[in-house]
Amino acid sequence: MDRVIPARVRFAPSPTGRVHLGSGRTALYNYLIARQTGGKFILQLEDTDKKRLIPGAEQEIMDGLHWLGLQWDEGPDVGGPYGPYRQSERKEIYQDYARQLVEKGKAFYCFCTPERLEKVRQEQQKKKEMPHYDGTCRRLDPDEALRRVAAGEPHVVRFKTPQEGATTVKDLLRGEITVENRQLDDIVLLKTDGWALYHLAAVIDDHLMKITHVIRGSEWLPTFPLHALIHRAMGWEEPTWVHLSVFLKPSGKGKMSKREAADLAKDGYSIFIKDLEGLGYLPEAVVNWIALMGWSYDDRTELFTLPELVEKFSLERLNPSPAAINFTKFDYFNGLHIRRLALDDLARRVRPFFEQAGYPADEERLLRIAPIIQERITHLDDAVAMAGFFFKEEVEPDPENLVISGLTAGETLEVARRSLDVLSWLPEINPETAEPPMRTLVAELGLTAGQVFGMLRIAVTGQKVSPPLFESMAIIGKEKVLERIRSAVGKLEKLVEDAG
RNA sequence: GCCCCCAUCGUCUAGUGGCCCAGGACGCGGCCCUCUCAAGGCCAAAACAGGGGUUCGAGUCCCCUUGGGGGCACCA
Repeated sequence: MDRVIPARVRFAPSPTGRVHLGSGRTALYNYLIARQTGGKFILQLEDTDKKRLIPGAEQEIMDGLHWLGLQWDEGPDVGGPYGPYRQSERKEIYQDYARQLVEKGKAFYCFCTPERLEKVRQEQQKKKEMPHYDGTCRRLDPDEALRRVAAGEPHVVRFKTPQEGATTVKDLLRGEITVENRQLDDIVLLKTDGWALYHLAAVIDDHLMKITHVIRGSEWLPTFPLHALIHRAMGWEEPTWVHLSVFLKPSGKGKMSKREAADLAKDGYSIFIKDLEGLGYLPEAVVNWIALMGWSYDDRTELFTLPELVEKFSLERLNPSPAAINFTKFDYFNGLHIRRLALDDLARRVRPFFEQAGYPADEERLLRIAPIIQERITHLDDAVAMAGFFFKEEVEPDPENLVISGLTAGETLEVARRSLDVLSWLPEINPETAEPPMRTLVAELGLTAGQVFGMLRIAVTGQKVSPPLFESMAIIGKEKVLERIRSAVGKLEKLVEDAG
């Protein structure tokens, strides 16, 4: 095996919004490359835009990554040798390099007001031109510009993008991309308030933090050549660039929107990592699912755990085309991973949902329920609807539902009484003791198991759908089972009386 | 409007010039199993966007068209 160079990768979300599946996947791929190569996964916060910060967003990012199991090696909370890991604490660093670029003649001070720029933009749009900086301050005498800066005149720093020729950059998935330099703008590097913009900050951080692979969303593709140009202007070596495809809404037409997210919520889905736990999803399933949206291992393997992904992931097998989010398949993966859980693990994970629903779910009983619900639920919270009756003192089935289809209430009553009789003679009720004699009874009555067991299911669980009858009875216990059947007998008697 | 990216079943994808009259998975339909519901097993329907090239041969390479996506801020 070839000796691999440990990758240093940086996941740098902005705490200006919620963490969604797309950023989760970007984080995942970064994490995988770091772990696979024995490198470092770095978390940084791009919090330079004070106006857009959202309280709590920082915590949501960290909680989300933790929940997915993506622990970072360097970050705002754990520190590291290349900090600080909050861009808001790196202001002077960015200013220093911006100054260097100006000194090298690769950038310039710009004194244009936002109002003037807006006017220029509008005129350009009217003329059907691509909006871009018109170059006014670019032509300024550097010494004069310096004097105006020294005099305290408000200014920004802009990159002096080459006006001639073309720039060729290389993306790992797409190969070489060439753009005419005149299509590139003289982007702002440093704002009037002295804060760096993404374009400058990202390039500097990538260099200073010795980042080997920039793995990010394809929304950066258009400005990618600019970033490479800044690297080159500084005389720095470029990292390997990898631009991931975007996630489209389920229909495949268009990207996710607020409207779309709201519609999804109605169906019990969410694109926000934070919501997924409460919706009964396993982090294992989320990881497996998003890993496969834009990446594949071969033509058949689909089940992956995080450690397996660390072993098998490769950037070369990424798919550059956009992918529509498919929640149906997400549900499938969730069921798949639920079934792979150890029983005590399943019991532990399902417990909060019972408690939230108001059931006194004790560990011992949960452990007995786990095996009979494991293959019946696709979301953890489905367990409540499936097995809530185990924690109820009494169940209250609708008398009408007790009546066996094809039989009268009176006939059903007789079946219920005979069943009660058979079961009451047993020392204990479980599949081994109860099922054979009950099947004998079913045969004697000339009915089907479905008819008789179905009635008993309603009587004992209060539900039309439940885990297997006798397994359920074993957990409920003989006493309470008989009690519930007696209660059902009572309901049937009343039904017969009322009818007669 | 301009620039960039992308294009195989409804969806996620395999396919890197002959192994493909295109494989897997989800979903859908059918069957089996079955005390309900699941899970599981089996079977079926379902795609190379269109048009030009290159080549003995193209899903695979090139060009155009079309469609989709992204971007064009003192946001990230």
